[in-house]
Amino acid sequence: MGNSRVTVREIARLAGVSVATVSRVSNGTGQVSEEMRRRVLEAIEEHGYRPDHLGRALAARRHGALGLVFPGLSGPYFTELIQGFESEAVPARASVHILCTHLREDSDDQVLEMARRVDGIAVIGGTISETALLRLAATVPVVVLAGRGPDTVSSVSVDNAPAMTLLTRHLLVDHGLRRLAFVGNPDGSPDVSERWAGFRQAYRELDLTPPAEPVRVAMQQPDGVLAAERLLVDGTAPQAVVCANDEIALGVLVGALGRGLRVPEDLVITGFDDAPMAALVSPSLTTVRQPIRDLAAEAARQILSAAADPHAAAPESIVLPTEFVVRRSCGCPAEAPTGGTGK
Amino acid sequence: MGNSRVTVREIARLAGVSVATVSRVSNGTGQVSEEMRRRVLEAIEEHGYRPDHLGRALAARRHGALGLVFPGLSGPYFTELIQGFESEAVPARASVHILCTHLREDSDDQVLEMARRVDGIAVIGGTISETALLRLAATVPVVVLAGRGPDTVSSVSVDNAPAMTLLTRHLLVDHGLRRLAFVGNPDGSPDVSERWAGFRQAYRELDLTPPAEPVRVAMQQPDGVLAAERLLVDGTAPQAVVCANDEIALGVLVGALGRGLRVPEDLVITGFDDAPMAALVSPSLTTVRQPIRDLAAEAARQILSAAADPHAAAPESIVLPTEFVVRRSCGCPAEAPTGGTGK
DNA sequence: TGGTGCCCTGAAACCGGTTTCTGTCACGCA
DNA sequence: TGCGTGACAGAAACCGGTTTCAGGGCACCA
Repeated sequence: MGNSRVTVREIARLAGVSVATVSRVSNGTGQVSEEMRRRVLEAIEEHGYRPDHLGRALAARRHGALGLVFPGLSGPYFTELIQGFESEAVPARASVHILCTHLREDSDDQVLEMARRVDGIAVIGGTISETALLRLAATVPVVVLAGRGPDTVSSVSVDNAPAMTLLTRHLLVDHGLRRLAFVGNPDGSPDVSERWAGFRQAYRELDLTPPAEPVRVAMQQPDGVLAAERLLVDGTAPQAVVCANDEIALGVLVGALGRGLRVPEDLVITGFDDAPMAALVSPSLTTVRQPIRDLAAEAARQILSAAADPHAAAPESIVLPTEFVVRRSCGCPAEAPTGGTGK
Repeated sequence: MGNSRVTVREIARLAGVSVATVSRVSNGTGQVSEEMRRRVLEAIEEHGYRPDHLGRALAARRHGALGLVFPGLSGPYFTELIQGFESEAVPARASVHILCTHLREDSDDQVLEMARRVDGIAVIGGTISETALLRLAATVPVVVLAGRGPDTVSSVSVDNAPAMTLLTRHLLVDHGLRRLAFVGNPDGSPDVSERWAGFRQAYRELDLTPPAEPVRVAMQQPDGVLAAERLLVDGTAPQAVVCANDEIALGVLVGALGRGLRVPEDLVITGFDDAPMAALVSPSLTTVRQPIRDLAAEAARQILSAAADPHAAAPESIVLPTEFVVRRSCGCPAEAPTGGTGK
């Protein structure tokens, strides 16, 4: 019992029926008499038969699997993405393959290899070259997650730029701040690139000159601490630090508090994502909420439907709305007006 | 070019050779004349042929995939695990399947289903029932990661209990503290259970009475903030908070600082893991370093070797050493003696 | 009694690879 | 010249399922 080496033909022999009948019973397809069904089920039960996925997938010509490609895993953002993706894939009986391309040179090749094992792939924006993306899309359905690809490839992202413009304008206009620093590496991901653009856009709309350069660091808390070290030197410190995500912002906050600065009195800090910690730190973090799980779930749904019907699917670019969340770290007294960038 | 529907037989027909020859060329096995090889390679190149993984896997009777089963993804611990696991799997040309069981009722079934799709599985300790674990192990090689299973199942873990005893003794003896609180849910995972046991053990070794109950919360920063709210009420606050991991400790730290407490003067806080942030917060966090990536990499190696040779593999229980890292949050002045527990 | 149609069953083909097994041919050597 | 040998190619079997297709048995009807 429970032997993993038992096959359809084995069960067929033991039950004294044909393999076709076993298949029909185990899938509930076609017409089978009560007597046959009973005999087959008995044999299946007794020997713990479960159909091998490979044989089944080969016959069905679908893998029953979805791929998810990351640059590298870091922070709550990615774990949320994975879970959102998984929440759609598993009920559809598809397994989730993940691949972290960072630190490996032949990542394009590995992604192409993955394409031979799954029914569709979601690629985080900025992870692989555009060339590889196009070759990939010629093989399996592809969705770019948090970013945009060529027009022929679907994508799911949020309205980063308008949201960041809204936030920056709040600091410039409502709080009258002028010397803002942006922390995050625009070359690292489309998300950051768009947020950096939105940040500068707010200056331009007010006929002000935006900072020329961001503080280029990665996206985790330690990188925020690092940024604080670079920024908070006597004399040249900015009035506000606009961070590319909440993780960086929390790091900057820790760095600032550790230097004896008061937030928001001495330094204003803002984030992006609305991670759970954003509401819990003191001061609570002014940020932009984005629907991370929904983002990944939407990508999974698109891939599944494209895989189910390869020809009907036209490439789609979905942009999900965000919500500006005003809390204490920008200098607002308590609860203040919040506004979304809208649907 | 790049068409994904091209098969061996197609290439064989186009090159005017047999499928056997195509297979030999594409795998570099067997003897093929220069002329044949050239013709086959040309056809492969021209039509962008890449062998389908399913057919190949079916013939080889191995999936070329490894499974990783989590309760739910949370925090840097799990992303480190995934990356450690991945770093071993990918060079071995195996893809990584992940499954988060939380929030779903039929998780045992899903894990069994995964077993039909991979060559081996690593299960995070405490994720599925012991019954399911045994049934799983009857089907594919299984390793319990961060925890222990039945004696017949391999496992990889760290020496949680001795490490936590060492840390607790440091607080009790070197700092003369008595009223310590443990934060973490021992029922949630074997790791926490062992750390809780190690914590109490330190009391017993000194003939002291340990706290009867831990503060049961989950393992992320927000849960630490929550724990701080519960613990830091006037009068009953402990002298020190011993946290099940660094994430909780950082949350408690934020909560304590937000209440105007000084750390470590008013409250001592310790963590576990030595996450990157532990060294960067002020005060820096006294904690226990554990080799998370190595843990997962070791699990992947065990699975791979067991899958390669199913009979030779005897179940193995590996316990990796940890290192006690003394920093500022326990009340030590600056750099103080550190000591490993292991090896 | 013969024909029609439905329900059920099993043989065989198929999915896309790998591998074994058989056979051909050229070459070297006695 | 005859024979053994080794290099190479292809036909066919195989991996473990699903599905098509043809046929047997039976009820129903004329």
